[in-house]
Amino acid sequence: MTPMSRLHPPGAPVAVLTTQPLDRALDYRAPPGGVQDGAFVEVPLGPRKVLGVVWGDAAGDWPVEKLRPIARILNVPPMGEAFRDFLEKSAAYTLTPLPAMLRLGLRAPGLGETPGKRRVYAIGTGAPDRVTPARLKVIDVLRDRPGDLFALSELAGMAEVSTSVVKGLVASGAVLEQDMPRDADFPPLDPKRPGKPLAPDQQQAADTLQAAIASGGYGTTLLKGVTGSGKTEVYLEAVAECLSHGRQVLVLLPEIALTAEFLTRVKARFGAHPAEWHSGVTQSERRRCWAKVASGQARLVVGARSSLFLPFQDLGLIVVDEEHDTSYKQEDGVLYSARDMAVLRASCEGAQVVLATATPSLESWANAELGKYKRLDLTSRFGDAVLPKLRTVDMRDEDLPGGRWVSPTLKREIETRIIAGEQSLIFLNRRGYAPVTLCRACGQQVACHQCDARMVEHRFLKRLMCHQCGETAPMPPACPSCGVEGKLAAVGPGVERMAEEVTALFPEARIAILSSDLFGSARALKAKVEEIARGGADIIVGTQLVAKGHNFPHLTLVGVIDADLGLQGSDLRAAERTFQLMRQVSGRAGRADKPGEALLQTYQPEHPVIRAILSGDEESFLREEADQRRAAGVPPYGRMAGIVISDPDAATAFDVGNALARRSQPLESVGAEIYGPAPAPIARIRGRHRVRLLVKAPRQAPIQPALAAWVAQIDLPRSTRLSIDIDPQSFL
DNA sequence: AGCACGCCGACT
DNA sequence: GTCGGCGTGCTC
Repeated sequence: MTPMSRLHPPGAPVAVLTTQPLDRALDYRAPPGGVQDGAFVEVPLGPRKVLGVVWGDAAGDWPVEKLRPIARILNVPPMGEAFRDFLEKSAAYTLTPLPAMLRLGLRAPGLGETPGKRRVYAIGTGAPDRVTPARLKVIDVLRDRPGDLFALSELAGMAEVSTSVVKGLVASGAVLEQDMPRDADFPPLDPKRPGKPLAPDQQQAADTLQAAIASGGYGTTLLKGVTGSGKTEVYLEAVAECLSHGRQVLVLLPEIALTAEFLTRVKARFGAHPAEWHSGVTQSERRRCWAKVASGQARLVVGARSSLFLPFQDLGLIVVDEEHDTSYKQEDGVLYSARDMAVLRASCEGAQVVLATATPSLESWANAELGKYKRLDLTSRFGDAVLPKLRTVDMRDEDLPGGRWVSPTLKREIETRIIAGEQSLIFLNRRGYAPVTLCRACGQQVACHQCDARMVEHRFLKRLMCHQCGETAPMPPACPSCGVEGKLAAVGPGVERMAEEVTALFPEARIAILSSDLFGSARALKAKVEEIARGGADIIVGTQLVAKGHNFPHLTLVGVIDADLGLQGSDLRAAERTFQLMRQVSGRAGRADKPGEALLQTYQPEHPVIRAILSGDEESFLREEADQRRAAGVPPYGRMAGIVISDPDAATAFDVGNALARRSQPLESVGAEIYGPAPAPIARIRGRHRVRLLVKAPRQAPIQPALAAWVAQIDLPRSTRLSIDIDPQSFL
């Protein structure tokens, strides 16, 4: 429990939470003039000075005479009580040490520096006196992101050149060097501007959300609407309401590629761009965003999951768009679900949450059923468009040679669209050329030498890539296992191979590929998407990427190459994910005035999930899924935690796993069961062997303290790492 | 995370 | 004798 914010008199012992990897706060003396709880400070730690936040009274377990004084109070508004409360609760929930949690909230560059003198670099008007390859790289980076301001080392780093190249360009005027005076204010947003006219069901939903915001307290609403039903317009009305109450708003998006379109809509609605926070934002922009959020000047932030840890002064609304999206789960470092943390932060801040989606996650759906969340449904599709007609193509009846994946039925449908001047989308959720590279001489698959994952051939890059660790290697001329040359064969389809097949089938057609690894930047991707949307392609071959909210008005046919992909394996969420993905992808078709159609190629058309997708009866699918999960006692009707133990030595990792399994008492006492140890889904990543245990507990069990007591029984060898994932996404 | 301390092997 | 390798442990 966070104490009330208090002023500590000069010399008083206070606790200071730093971002150092300790497991608790350290005690210091308040500086002359005293210090307030939540103040951002600089403290001496050993020979260094580090950043920290004043965290209430001193623990008192360190001799008072050994306490060192706080060196300096930063010229930043103190961290609010609600935010401190959130950090403590999220640390306890995710079993993360509080300093690691604080580090997420201090990810602003140059926080300790006095504001003012920061040299930034942007595109200039002059032409370089001489054009060299290195100089071109710098210009490319700047052209790619007009209006962005870069720090010198950042710009040089992104262009992969030395800083002297940038300085050379400054001399000729091709690059502009500026001293950023102070962090400039964000332009004001005008919530009074009229929005788009709303349909009756949209208006009703908007009214309900506005009333919730006007109430001034916490609440969560699941806003469900099919693709094209205008969810964004509805929640923008909630944003307007919150802004006019003078409170701050955070809109979370699952994918950076979606921010550009959203920024345009915010500008159209409120007359200016909001603040932006994600990994693609430059350091100087990040600093500005953090500072202006802390001062309360930035009213609306659009961001990725890490923006949940910005120091809002008075947060009134968090929108989680595409709430079902699995990328909201942070899978390395601090493990958290941004959707759940958004709800937690809102409850600490007295804010409203809007979870917007066309295909709710089972967790959110169940919470709405239980009455913990309110639920609003948008039923009418915007304009004249209707949901696409869905049907399966039974692949057992199709006459298809080996190494081909486009069925004759699908081929005929595509032909029809090309003649009509309409677009078709071929969907396959597999990047690269082929998922498996097999040696026909020895039968071995080519695997990553650091991970137990297959190397995937990327023919565009002319390389093999490990989708686990990102390692790439040139295509080997001979089999790495047996050394025989010319026997390596690509097995199975990837998008690149699909594009090849489609090109062979339709040599006259214009074909575009959309896959995340084919675009260097979000802007390059956005340009491609816009070109396609204008009609710049007849056939689009794409991965998951196309499912995420891009609009293609000329698209009338979606062909799903392998609707069975997600159904394989024993992952409990496989059915849910397949359902969501198929729904999202098929929803791409027929957005404008032309009716759409979706064809699902499948070998098991009688599978309950496939039938549920076809029937369009989402509620009965969710109810069915919920019943099965309830019977199995798994989330959201039970609690789970995944424990991964990793070590360079496989036996050491297993020893630790077995020792934990044996000492099960702390978990048994809360009714939890332990499964494993077993090799983790990917048994080796970057040279570390991974062993996993799963813990399953009843819904109400106090699982976090039990887990903490359980792992505390074991002294880990120094080379061993242990991570606990509360509510894991995949539990194979 | 840094950074010092300290305990063993190859040199001036 | 002493320089320096990086395992171990501490920082209020």
